[in-house]
Amino acid sequence: MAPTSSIRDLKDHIGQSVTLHAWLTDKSGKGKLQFLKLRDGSGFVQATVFKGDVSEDVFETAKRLTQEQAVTVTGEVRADERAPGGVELSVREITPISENHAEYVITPKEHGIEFLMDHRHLWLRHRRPWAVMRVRDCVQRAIVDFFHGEGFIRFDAPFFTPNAAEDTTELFEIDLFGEDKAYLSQTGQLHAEAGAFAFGKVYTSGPTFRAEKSKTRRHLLEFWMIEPEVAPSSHRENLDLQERMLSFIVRRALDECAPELELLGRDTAKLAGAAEGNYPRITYTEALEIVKQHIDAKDLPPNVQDDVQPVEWGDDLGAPHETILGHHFDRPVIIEKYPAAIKAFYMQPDPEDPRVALCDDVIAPEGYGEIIGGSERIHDYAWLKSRIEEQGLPLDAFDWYLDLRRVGSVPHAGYGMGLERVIAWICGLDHIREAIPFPRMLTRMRP
RNA sequence: UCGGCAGUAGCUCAGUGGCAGAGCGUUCGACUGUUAAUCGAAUGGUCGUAGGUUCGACCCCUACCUGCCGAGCCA
Repeated sequence: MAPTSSIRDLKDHIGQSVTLHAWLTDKSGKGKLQFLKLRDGSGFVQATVFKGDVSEDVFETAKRLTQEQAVTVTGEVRADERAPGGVELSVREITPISENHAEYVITPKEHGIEFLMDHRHLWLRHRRPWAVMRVRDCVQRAIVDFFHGEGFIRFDAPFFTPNAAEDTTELFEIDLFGEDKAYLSQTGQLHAEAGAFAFGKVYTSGPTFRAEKSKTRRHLLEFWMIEPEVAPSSHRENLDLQERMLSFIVRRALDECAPELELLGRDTAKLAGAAEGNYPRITYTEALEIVKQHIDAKDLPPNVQDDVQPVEWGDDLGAPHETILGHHFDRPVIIEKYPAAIKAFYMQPDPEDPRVALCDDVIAPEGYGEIIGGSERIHDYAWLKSRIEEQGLPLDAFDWYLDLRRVGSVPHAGYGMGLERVIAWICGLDHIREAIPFPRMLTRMRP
């Protein structure tokens, strides 16, 4: 019996006989020669079956295989320049190990995104999702490695929360046995702050839920957010951490996922700046000026409408403005010190200019938009309390959060990173829904 | 929620007020180098739903449903 190999490791077995457990992705026959396209999760390989090399039974079996049938294949590994990946398998034996009861619907043919997403449970077997999901895994491992390397511990926040961190209109409400209400968490930040005062450096990683009726390529109802929180820390240190983390993640993806990114057709040269670091840091006010210059010069990225208006100081940046800013730089840009009035109640005001908050967004290049939002948090009890009251938020819901400021409170900071947006950017996807195995959107709950 | 676009064969789409179409897929056959192979044959329909106009509607009108793209909002 030949040793079992994975497709990924075949290149280490050239000239040897091996056994693969695989699925048939496609087949094309050429008379006495059958080409079997196989996958096993680790990669893809083509196997050849020559009529003269095998028994009549084996050749007939090869001819009768259908798409996605599972097989055990034994054969000799050959280096072959004609094969993508440089390796091919000359089949000696084939045993089908599944019966196919239904026709396989994702045929070797163009399909629309709606059809593919309706069959996402099957589409995941194909090359493109294979590459994206492997990059997703790589990014998630990079995040864990980065934070543990920096002395963080993972600190999981609850998914049910009694209060809104910002605005209840975008929260999914949960009925608690008809008595009380709870909400699905839209952020783990408030709980992460409790963790930061307990452990110094923590990060959360988990799904988060936003009941926004957004139908754009950048939004999901359920997405994964990474939220580090550090105490003590400052706005400046927070920006440094964001840059170190992002460049670490991109470097890791470039190092480990070259075949996946190539399969996706990603121009990895466009990620070189992000991997390097030295992200430009500009203020909100400077960002408005850059946007205005581009609009005045009619120097706009392709996806931005001609009638885009400059932003008045005090208004938030819209998606087209973020796209303009993303295209202005060759790597992620950090935009800091937004007007306090348009930001969350817990953000620390800038002591040099109280109109603005010590906060930032990181805008990815190439129009991928905001991938990180962060801030230094208000650490003063009285100030935080007055901010909660100003916003008309219920004090009793935030009693424990305020309690954090009563004892041992220090300046601290953190941020949230949208995992799928980062993956979509690294992979060069045109829609975030491909960055998660089973996207949950306004118009998609299945499969 | 608003704006634009779309819904016809398993898939991607064309179509005209008068017989419902193509390519691909699938099945069978031929072929020893295919990569979305090629050649031959077979297989394919509640034209999104309901109502209306008309001698006659896939086509025109109304309402609704569903989806796609964008905006707002956000990560």
